[in-house]
Amino acid sequence: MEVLERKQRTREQTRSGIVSTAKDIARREGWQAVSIRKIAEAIDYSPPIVYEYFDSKDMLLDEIRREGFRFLHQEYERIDKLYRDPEKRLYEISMAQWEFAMKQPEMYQVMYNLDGAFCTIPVCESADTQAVSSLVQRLIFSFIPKAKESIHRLFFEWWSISHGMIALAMMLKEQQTPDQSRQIYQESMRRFARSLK
Amino acid sequence: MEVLERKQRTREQTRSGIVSTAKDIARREGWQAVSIRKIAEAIDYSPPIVYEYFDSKDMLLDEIRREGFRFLHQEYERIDKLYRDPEKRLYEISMAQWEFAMKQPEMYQVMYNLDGAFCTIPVCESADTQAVSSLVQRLIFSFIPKAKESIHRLFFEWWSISHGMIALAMMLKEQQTPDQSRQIYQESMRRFARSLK
DNA sequence: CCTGTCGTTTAACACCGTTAACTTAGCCCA
DNA sequence: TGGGCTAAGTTAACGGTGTTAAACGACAGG
Repeated sequence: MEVLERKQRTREQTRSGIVSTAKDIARREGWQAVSIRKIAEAIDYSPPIVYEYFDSKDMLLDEIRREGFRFLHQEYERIDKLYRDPEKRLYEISMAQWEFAMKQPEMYQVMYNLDGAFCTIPVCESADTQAVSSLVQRLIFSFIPKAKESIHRLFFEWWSISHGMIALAMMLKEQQTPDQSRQIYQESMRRFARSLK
Repeated sequence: MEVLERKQRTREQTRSGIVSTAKDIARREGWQAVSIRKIAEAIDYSPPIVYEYFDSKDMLLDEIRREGFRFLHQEYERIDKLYRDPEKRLYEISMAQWEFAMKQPEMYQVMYNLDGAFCTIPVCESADTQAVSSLVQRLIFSFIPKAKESIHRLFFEWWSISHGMIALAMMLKEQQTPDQSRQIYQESMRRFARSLK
């Protein structure tokens, strides 16, 4: 029994070792440099072992991506409980998204198939992505109780501004300092949240 | 002499054949499916021939990307001559960007390293990209004559909204019809242009 | 006829994702 | 103790990738 438990535990350790090794390589060398063979070597196993934990490289990337959306969801829920003013909530959620993208760019890249990260599994079919979407949509609804259609529209606008600025800030990080980008982002998101009142 | 000229001409034909074959494959199967060998087979040559025209796959992608920015630049100049009202100009330029991304998604993908397209050469160092940027910045300046810093900021905002909506519309094309996305884009860009007055 | 150049191909290197087949170690039971 | 079974992990292979060195063939000039 306890033997089986220990086995179970080390299995999970190996699994998360694969995930964190993949992220490590991606962070240092970019997603195009992440290979099953390199991951296997880093965790001191032969390549086929990786397939005992993930059906394919695609599935591994999808797992990492879902982990990213799960993290965001938790952050958003934390913020939702922390503040009462919807405007403040939306602003803080926007800033959490920015912070996340800047601190874990390799995560953001795999979530949106950016810069060499490529996962063929559709992003929006995952429950974790849906959870994030509907949380933000509920938040928008909470201070603009309009029809579903309008809410969806506002959500798409919010998501576009946020994602657009993050993606471009990453692209332009040599031409425009993170501070500059951050300031523009900050003000834009504040303006958007204010405009909803 | 004329022999050399003819040779030159067929050389350019082969070169553009490589480029258009790459785009063809990318359009049909995605950028991750574009390989030197596949291109070579399509133009009835052996793989090393491709290297007589492009130093590397990276350079080939960069060429295609620059072609994209060159096309946009031409479109923007055409629009600039066509209309006198800055607000109308900016709106039409925005719509041209949308139309371009929807009609040639494989171009837009390689320009922004989206969905499996990956070119390591920095986007913003190319003269063609700079030309597009400064054209739009001049346009913004033309009806908001502010300091360089402010213009740059407004340009970044415009670019972010446009790119964000295009990227997300591509990603969500199963959940949100192109018509819906287009309408939101249209109204957002109109609002942005109006807000500058 | 020999030589050299030019356009092109073949063959190779080192990598990739993925899978079938093999080995090896540990354990149960006769 | 020995034999067979199971599970874990490896090796080796397949077909693919970008890239390059070497070889090949045709054609021109001396």
